Amino acid sequence: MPKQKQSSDTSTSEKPTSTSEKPTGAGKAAGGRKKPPVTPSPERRGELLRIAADVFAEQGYNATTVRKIADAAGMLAGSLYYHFDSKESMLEEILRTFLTELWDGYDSVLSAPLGPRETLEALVTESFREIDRHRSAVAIYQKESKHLVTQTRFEYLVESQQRFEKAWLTTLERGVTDGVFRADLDIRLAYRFVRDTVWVAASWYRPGGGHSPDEIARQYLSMVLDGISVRT
Amino acid sequence: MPKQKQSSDTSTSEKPTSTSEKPTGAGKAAGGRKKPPVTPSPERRGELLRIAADVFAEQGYNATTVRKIADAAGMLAGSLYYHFDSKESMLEEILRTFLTELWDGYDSVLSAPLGPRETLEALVTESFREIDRHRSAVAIYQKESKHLVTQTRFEYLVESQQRFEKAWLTTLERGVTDGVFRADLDIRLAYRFVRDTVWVAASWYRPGGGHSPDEIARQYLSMVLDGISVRT
DNA sequence: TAATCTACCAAACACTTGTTAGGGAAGGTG
DNA sequence: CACCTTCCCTAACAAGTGTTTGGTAGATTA
Repeated sequence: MPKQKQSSDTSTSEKPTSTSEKPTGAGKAAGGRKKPPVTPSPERRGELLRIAADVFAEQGYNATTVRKIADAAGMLAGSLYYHFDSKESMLEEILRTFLTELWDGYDSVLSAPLGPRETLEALVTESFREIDRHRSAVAIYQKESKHLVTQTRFEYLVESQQRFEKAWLTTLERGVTDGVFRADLDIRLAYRFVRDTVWVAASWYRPGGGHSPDEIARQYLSMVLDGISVRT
Repeated sequence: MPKQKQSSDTSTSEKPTSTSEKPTGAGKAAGGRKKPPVTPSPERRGELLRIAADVFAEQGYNATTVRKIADAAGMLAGSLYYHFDSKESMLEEILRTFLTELWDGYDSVLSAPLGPRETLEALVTESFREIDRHRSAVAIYQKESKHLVTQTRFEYLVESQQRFEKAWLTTLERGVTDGVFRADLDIRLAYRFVRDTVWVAASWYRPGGGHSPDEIARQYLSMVLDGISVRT
């Protein structure tokens, strides 16, 4: 079955909106970025992004129409374009904001003089705190990142993934070398194991649900480090 | 455009005979189920469902157009409706087939006279085998089930989830009672922990990638049961 | 040979999608 | 007051969506 692709070209899809090209060229000389000639307040932007993130997380990005977002924000679809360039740019800003804050936390952990076990504990705890803070963004990231990484616009997702993997693998390898982590395990499997167990929690975690992020982190660490079976 | 021009005569102005007119007037008084009056072969259906499942898993259900599915199958969009009622019914059949086979395996495990630890091991192993067999369906299930359960058409997903949770919680509780699982852990957290560690593997697992399902199951069980840290 | 069945194509339909353009109300500032 | 800025609305557009309808080539059967 020869699959024949027509001109869909999933990467770098530039809209063929040929006709009217913004002749009001005054203002920002910031490269080719298309930007509205007005200045919406960052506070309102943030508010709308939080609303959009919730809808994206709940319904999925593609299933979310701009009219649904506008509905949740109490306005009409077209009004969103006073604040944002496009639906996709909302998604980008949501994920970028999340990843920026995530790496703020991770970097401070990784630069601290900790042993491998303490580093792992700190990373896991930090992750649950980020889930607590950016639960919608995490849910979106998990569902959509896989097919976003092919687009050049979301290249920073790939970069983040690579840094992420490197940080975790290094920590695990140090632990094996130091004799605090078991040497008989496939280290890449262990990495995916730890990574996934942490982040999928975003799919069921609800803030204010009895367990604090630190409490959940402690329990998860207990299971990951010592297992669920009784020691004999 | 996969247009294989046959381009034969295309006879002009061939009036349809007045004899054969609208065979759709047949019965189907009750029910209201819209069904094609033809009988497509189950083999072809299965083939197309496998193709559709792959596209759904890769691009997401909502981002997948029927034209993409048809493209992957080497036909045109409308032709799919000879085999299926709708795009949604394809999704339903994919998930239902998967869950049916999954519970075939689970039920035979659960009805066996095994201790809690052996039951857990068998369930995990069985799960990885199902991931190996229905990797696309599992990926779809994980991404889409959360917002499908609200539709009455997919009620069986809720039922399956409840059986699933009950089976796992019962096994874990038996283990605690029998003293083979730790009693100091939140059992619902442990359930989600085990559940997630298993099923998220579908997002990265590729058949024929060095590890067999049973091998992955063994490693995962080793981590879940005994942890990744060295026992002191 | 004619009738029938299977599996597809070709072309359209009604609707939804993201996005744009112009306008206007509210509130501050000179 | 006039003027500007901020923020949203009304109303549309073009492309893409799932789906329907009618037709037909090719194999199978009568």
